[in-house]
Amino acid sequence: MTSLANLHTDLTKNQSLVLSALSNANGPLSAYTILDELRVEGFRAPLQVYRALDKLVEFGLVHRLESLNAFVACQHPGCEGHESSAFMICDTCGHVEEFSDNALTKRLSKLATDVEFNLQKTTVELRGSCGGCKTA
Amino acid sequence: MTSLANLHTDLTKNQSLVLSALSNANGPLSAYTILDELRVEGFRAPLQVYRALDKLVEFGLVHRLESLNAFVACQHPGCEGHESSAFMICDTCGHVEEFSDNALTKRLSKLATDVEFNLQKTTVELRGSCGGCKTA
DNA sequence: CACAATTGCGTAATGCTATAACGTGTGCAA
DNA sequence: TTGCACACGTTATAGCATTACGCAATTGTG
Repeated sequence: MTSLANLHTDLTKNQSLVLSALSNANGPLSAYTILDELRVEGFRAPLQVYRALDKLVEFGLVHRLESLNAFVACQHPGCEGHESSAFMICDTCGHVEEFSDNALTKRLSKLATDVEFNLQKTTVELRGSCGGCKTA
Repeated sequence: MTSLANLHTDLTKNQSLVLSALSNANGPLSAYTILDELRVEGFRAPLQVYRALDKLVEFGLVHRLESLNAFVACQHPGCEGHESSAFMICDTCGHVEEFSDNALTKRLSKLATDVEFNLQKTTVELRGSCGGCKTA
């Protein structure tokens, strides 16, 4: 039985490469952007990226941003609660800030159980502009 | 100046057709599914659907489900708070339930303002299985 | 050891989702 | 009547994701 959090260990080569690409990026990357960056490493097809991403998401090391069709490295790897992470996405500078809020998680959980909804995964993505980007 | 809620009035023909397709459906539809359904009405290209969808979303009559790349008719048209709607999506039966919760909206708003994030739009999508679908 | 089962990988092809770019027609207001 | 805004139609293209096939390495088991 493997532990919940497979840390940096026991990643395959492709998985490590994809995770590195995401970790080194300032913001979210699309699968095809990752592919282009890893062509120098020998990547040739989208599936090489998608397969690695699937695993990394499963391990909780990477999150998918649904509203962007893109991926980010988890900003607090090794922590719990990957099912409850949420994101603020700045539409001006592209910065993505991952956050986790207990009250929010609890509220969503209660809303679900109140209607007997068996909650598996939550997607919370806030779009707007961040403090550094004063939109006129 | 047009009112916030353009009800069923003053929709163009294409917009009406797309809205009807969504309203008659039991669940969310992809843009291409809508296109196929409306070929009989003379639709020929994706852009006809996407342009109508853009407007309908702008009017608050239709919502986009980011985690599904699909669209649903608003389940309480004419109401306020289209910026704060949220969804429970049953992965078993495909049913989508739209809901709105004041505490949730307030919490998200507070989380944003606390970090000087200028919130424009929120995406909240809960995935799981609904009461009617007892997953083993 | 031999075997089956699992897992990751590589490649090619395909399918689904969304937009760019161009031009037309209509209604309205300066 | 001129200019503008807007909806529309069409073609082409861009961007995102999966299906299908086969091979190689690993592991657990009888």
